[in-house]
Amino acid sequence: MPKSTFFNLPADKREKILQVAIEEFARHSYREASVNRIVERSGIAKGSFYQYFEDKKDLFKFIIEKSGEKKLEYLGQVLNNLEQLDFFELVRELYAAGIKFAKENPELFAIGQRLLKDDDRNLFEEIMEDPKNKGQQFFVELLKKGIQRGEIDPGISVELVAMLLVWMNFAISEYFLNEKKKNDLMGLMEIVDELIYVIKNGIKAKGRTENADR
Amino acid sequence: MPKSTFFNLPADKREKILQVAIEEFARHSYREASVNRIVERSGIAKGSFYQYFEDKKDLFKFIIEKSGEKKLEYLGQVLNNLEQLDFFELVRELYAAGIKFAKENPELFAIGQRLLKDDDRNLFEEIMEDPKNKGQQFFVELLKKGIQRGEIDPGISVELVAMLLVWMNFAISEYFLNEKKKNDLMGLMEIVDELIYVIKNGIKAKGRTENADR
DNA sequence: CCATCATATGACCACCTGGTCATATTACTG
DNA sequence: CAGTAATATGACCAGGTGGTCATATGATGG
Repeated sequence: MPKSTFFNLPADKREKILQVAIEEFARHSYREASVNRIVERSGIAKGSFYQYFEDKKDLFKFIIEKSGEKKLEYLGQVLNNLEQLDFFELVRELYAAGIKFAKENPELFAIGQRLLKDDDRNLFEEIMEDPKNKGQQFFVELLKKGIQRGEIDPGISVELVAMLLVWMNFAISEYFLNEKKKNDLMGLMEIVDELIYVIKNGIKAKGRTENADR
Repeated sequence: MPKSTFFNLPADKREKILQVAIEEFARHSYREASVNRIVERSGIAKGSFYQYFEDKKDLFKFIIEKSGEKKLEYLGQVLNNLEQLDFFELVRELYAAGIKFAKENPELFAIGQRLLKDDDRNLFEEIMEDPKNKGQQFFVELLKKGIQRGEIDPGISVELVAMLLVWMNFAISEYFLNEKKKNDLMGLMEIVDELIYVIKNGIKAKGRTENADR
């Protein structure tokens, strides 16, 4: 947690530092992010940085936590409709919420995506619980409920499909990150719909009597 | 390309340097890998390193290229059976070959997986063409052939499903990397089979008349 | 035995890193 | 106004980075 000195700062100065730091962590991994660049670009002295934060990790952790809370706000709105949507609609809305978060908070999103790819497990453990596990557990519950409702094939391995759904989300996010110049929100949602269709119906050729749900 | 000096080295010294370098790049990203550590651990002088290689990138590129060739050998064996297997069997064998490569060349595999996650696009462009694109194009051709054969639903977007298959391969690889202590080859192949089943048949509840292929 | 050429070496360079600390400045309070 | 407490500052530190270079050593051939 940043020191009280940081929170006593005038709001504009505080926000400036945060904004610069978020940019730095969006462009560089935690290890490669530079405290020197942050203090230079936010116009404070090196010493001041360490009056505000214990160390580099303190600042990073703070930003990650704030970002996580913000993302949960986006996902929370979807979960209000939890009972009214079937499994596939719900997954669709969850992906949509994730994309909305990414669109509206591109730097925070980039930081999160970068952290997900970082294989320094210690970094995760010191900062927060691995969100991939969180996401997988959530999808497992969703799948079980879908099976109870008769929406999902009871023969599948829920753990594995949950993993697949987490990974698909990650893949969509990477796609967004790499191609964000070309694609607007609609284009991405079409991809999401197509992916969900595949997960729902499979890709094998259908016999005449079988019908696939769009 | 390394300088002739490197190739003139006695084989054991040359291999020692390569082995140490491979370890270094498996444990650290390109940027974080240390020439100092490599020279120290392989018992050569700093200056000698630069008699053998133009710079750090020269060595890295060399290792990446060698690793790519080796992986292609594994995949090539599968492609000999290209005509005798249906689409899903072929994908299964391709994944199996990738896992075999990872099992037998864990360091090279780790380097490749790390490079895939690295978002320094310049690094890719200077070193090689992005293997994700290669893989996707290949799956596109495979899917088209599958559609012609009547194995694949012609209504799908081949580009998107190809992307999904590439990402599934990546996900399986990450899983292997993170959990390799616990899982043996059989365990991983069970996961592969389950994933292919999902892609093939979908996860929605099946009506009585429909049957899913294992 | 000497001359030439390839190779081996580590001190050295400029630059960067995260972090510290004595000192200067400012703000608050009696 | 004085005195104290909070904050701001940048020089400085040890240790790291990739890369260079003059020099030393070794081998090869006439």
